[in-house]
Amino acid sequence: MSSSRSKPRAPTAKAPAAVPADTASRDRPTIADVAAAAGVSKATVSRFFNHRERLLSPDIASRVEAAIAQLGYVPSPMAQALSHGRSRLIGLVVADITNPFSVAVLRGAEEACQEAGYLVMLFNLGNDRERERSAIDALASYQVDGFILNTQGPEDGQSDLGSLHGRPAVLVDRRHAGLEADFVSLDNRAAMHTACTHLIDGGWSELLYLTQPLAGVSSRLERAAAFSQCVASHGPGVQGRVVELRDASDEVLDAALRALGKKRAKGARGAVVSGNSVVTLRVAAAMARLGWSFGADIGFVGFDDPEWAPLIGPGLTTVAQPTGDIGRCAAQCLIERMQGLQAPARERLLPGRLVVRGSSVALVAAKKPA
Amino acid sequence: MSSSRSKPRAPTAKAPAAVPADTASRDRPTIADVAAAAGVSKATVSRFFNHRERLLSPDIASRVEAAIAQLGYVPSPMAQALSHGRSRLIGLVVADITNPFSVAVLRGAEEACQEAGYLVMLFNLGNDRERERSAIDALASYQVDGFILNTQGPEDGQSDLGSLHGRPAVLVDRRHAGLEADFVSLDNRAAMHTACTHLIDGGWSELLYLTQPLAGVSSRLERAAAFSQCVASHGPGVQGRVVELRDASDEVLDAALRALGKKRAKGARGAVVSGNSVVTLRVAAAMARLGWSFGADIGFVGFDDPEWAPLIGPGLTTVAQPTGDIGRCAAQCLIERMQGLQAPARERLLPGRLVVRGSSVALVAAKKPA
DNA sequence: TTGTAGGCGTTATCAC
DNA sequence: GTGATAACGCCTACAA
Repeated sequence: MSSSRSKPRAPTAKAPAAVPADTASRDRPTIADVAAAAGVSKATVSRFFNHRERLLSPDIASRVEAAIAQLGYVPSPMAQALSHGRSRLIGLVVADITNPFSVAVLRGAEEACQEAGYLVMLFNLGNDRERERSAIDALASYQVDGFILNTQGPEDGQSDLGSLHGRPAVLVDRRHAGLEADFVSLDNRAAMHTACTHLIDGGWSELLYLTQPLAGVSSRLERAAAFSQCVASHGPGVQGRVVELRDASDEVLDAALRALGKKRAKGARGAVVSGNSVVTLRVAAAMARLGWSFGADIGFVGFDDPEWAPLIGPGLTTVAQPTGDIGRCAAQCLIERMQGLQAPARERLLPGRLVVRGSSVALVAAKKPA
Repeated sequence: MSSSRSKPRAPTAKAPAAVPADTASRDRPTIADVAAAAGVSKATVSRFFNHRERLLSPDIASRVEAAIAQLGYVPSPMAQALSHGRSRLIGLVVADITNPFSVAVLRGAEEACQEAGYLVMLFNLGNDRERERSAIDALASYQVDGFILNTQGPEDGQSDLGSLHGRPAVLVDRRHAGLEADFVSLDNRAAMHTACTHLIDGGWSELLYLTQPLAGVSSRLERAAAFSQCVASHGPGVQGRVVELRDASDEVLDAALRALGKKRAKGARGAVVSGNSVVTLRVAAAMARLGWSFGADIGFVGFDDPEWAPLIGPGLTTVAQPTGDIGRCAAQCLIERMQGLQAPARERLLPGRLVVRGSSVALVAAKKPA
């Protein structure tokens, strides 16, 4: 009654004595073992999990429960996936796991998935757009129940839901052209508004927005657009320029900073707004090269709040993204969809948080020499 | 001949006209579809993948190949896992994904896995040791072919291979008590030797090793031991102390630094060795609090080479870990095991790289006032 | 309420 | 060489 777990792996032969018994004992108990131990059919055990109280008599249920506990039985997700279609797996595709933002999102998403009983399958594109399609296919072949995509979408324009193999997806930080899916991201417009207004109110009148190549990345485009709009709305007293850092060389960057510095001679005060922490790092390096000081020679506000922001010069003012929340929210949205939610595509824009440090000190004295 | 893909989902009935045809067309083709299209049996198609040229006549093989291409057939890993036992899945358990080191390793491992055709299932413990067991169980229930573990192992001492469900595992950075598995890590002894020697040669005579709680973390213990040993080997002219930063409060840290500073009055020059980038960050913050300068007031060398190391003060000297290689090596070791390698537990210790920056400038003038 | 049987997509065994 | 067929572990009609 205790351990009647023998598994005749051989199809026809009954008891091939050659089979090592200890090997069989390594295997996890199956639903058949539980059924045998409880003296019921496999279907009944299955029902215990899927329809519990719905259609099971109390005494049988308790017998099954006891057998399950005694054998330490756990259903095999693989078998369930094959049969029932659902795998309790979530596919997470990241454009570039080198980006700290992506990692932070991953962390939040993984946490939320874990809590909901889902496991995360990770696929890093290494910034190779070509691989997105195959990444999704690979994940889909494992029957993932849904996707979390932090990618740019296919290079050749429209990304159709067809390539998603009929499974729900939620986009993080980057929209896909033509893909109507839930979207979770920082509220770029509002965040940029906060950043610019903070600088302008502090007396910085000449703004420079530094960003990675806008290419087709929606978040970069949105921030750049919001920047220009914000500057324009402040009238002629405030100037703004957008510069893309296209390559790894620092020529463009240094030139842009020098140009900004020259304006100071003309009474204007120049400040940099950085599109993300990758750019911020390069700006900080450039400042060291030029021998300039944040806050004194130029003002600075950067998107993302890396742990080292307080340690650079007088401290870098930043717009912190709620990365963990973004990841968690994405996972939650996806799980709702997987549970059948049929609402039209939703948009969750989470607020950024301005963290003021020394790099953006107000220029009270310099403010319009009255 | 083109699309004869009909799937009678109903068990007994032959052609239930009620079945929506479009639904069926969404499904991916199965091995049966290919078999039908090629006019062969399922077994033959299966053989095409698993035993290719071994036992298939050329003409049949080409017919199968054509059918596969035409239908865009891809085998289902889930079904393969159920039948054949292998899932081409690798379970990666990380103690704390907040740690940049873990992320860097993850990156390398995921890359290597992808190249070898494996997908990574991620599980983050969030520094909760209790969850390691259930993490492994959860991963095992998905039939992962092997584990990459960057964890401390079970709290109650010995971690047996039994809990690994018979699958191979490779340990990264942290050994598990009693677990004889492949181990991949930085060569802590050599790296610490390099760091200490560099400082001592530069004239820094009073060394302080700051580390996160040693607890049972093998890498921390090894580094601390190597530190003490290295200092001892340099005779009475060199002093060394190890301090654990047990909590988030900065009292212990600041006190240790102040004590180090006082030694300077007595002619000794104090330098800090930091156990990892987390500690380095705290040290940098403390230096700002105290108003001290790296290189001038105290020397510094830190394990890990975060991207911001060049930007702190005169630049922080570091021992860079080959994180990507560590991850890749771990994945490779694991894959070898999964392919049947039976050798005894291996140990792969990768060399660190000393990156000299301003924080450890040689004190030529201060070197033994001769 | 419970048991029986067929199928999910593959692989492996056994005949032909 | 190739084709049936029985597993793998589970779920779900359908029957009882």
